[in-house]
Amino acid sequence: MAGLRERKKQATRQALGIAAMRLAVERGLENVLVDDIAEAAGVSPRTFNNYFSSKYEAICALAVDRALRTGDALRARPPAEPLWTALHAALLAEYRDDGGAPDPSWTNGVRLVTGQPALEGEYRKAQALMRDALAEAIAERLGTRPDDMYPLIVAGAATTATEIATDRWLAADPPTSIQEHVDRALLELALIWTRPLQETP
Amino acid sequence: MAGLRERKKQATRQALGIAAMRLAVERGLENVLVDDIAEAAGVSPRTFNNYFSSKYEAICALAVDRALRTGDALRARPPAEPLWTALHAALLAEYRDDGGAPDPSWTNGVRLVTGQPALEGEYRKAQALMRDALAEAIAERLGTRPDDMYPLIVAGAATTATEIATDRWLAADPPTSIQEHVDRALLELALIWTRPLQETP
DNA sequence: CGAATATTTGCCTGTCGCGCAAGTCCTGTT
DNA sequence: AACAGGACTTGCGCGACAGGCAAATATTCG
Repeated sequence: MAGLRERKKQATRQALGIAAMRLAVERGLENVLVDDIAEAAGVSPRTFNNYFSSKYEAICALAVDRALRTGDALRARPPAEPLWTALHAALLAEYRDDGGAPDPSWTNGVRLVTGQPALEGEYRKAQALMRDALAEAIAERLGTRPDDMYPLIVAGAATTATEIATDRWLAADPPTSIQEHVDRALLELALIWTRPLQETP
Repeated sequence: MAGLRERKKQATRQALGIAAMRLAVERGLENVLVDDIAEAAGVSPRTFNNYFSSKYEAICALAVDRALRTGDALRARPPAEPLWTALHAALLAEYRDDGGAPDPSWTNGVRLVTGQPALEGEYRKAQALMRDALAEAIAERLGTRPDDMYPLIVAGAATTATEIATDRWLAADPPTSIQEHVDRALLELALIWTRPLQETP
């Protein structure tokens, strides 16, 4: 198991990330200082910068963790499972908990991250990380050669599809569960994949 | 035609972007101050921030312009042309000039942007912009409905392919022309598109 | 327990982003 | 051609920030 030192570091990192997100949602992005985040997480301001190099990075730490978990989720699927089934399951696993009503604090977090221009860079980094994590897991699963683009292309398409699903979910009125949108977008993706690239549909 | 005011603004923006890139390549990213960039472009430091909100954004301004040009290049292709042909041409158009030997200053610029962690956020933003610009042009060309994911998915795949091509080009030893890599990656993409998603290859 | 190693913290400095107000330069009108 | 109105630039100033450095504190391992 991981030593105490490592677990404490993870806990601090998580506390900082959660505090950053919560404060930013509550007060608005520009009304949160690094010092506030550090205080809320119970560490010194200087320590904040040992973990994150900006408050934007801290706010998006949750998205980064989610990206990595999604890669792991794909790896955890049975190796014999067809790729598409495994991808589908891995991408939906993240939202498995919220049965019907979406958690409003989560909703607001997503709205913040996707809506604030100052966060776009960090958000895109997290998205790219998810794509790469998925691609690596796909490559392992398929045993493709390192220079085969297939894993990255598929992972990219899947990531884009969940991005679209998120947009639609945020825009949905009345609000519905996000799984529904992700599921739907992935189905559309499967259909799109069968469309040829050459011609108009 | 555009008024003098507008043209001056474009010129200043470009001068700042070019100066930022050149200085960063010459001295290293962290040895360039905003003041240096402003001075090299012949404007006051305060004016710098009227155009860009960080030096990283200024450095990536060239990539942003390139992304927009690529979208325009696709729009400029004959409407009757098959999508794939038009995409191929639009993506290669950007590099049409450097015939054989890659311009070392451009190479170093790309190496900087893709290699420096501090620039990743801005770089990803530029990539996303290219994807979206391409997607919009594709949607216009095909006349798809606004909620059809097809344009975004295809644009994303094409963008990822050029990203891979760039990586390979930077790694290529001995150096070769980048068109070759882009061309090759796009061909691979066309092949990949015909692979089913369900099974191992 | 004690040495070796990692992490936290306080202090400090150079840099930054931007609000504000004054100055300067375009533009369209008369 | 002059002028009024609006847009862009510039200097000043302030709050915030990122990270180097070294001392203090905590964890690990022999």
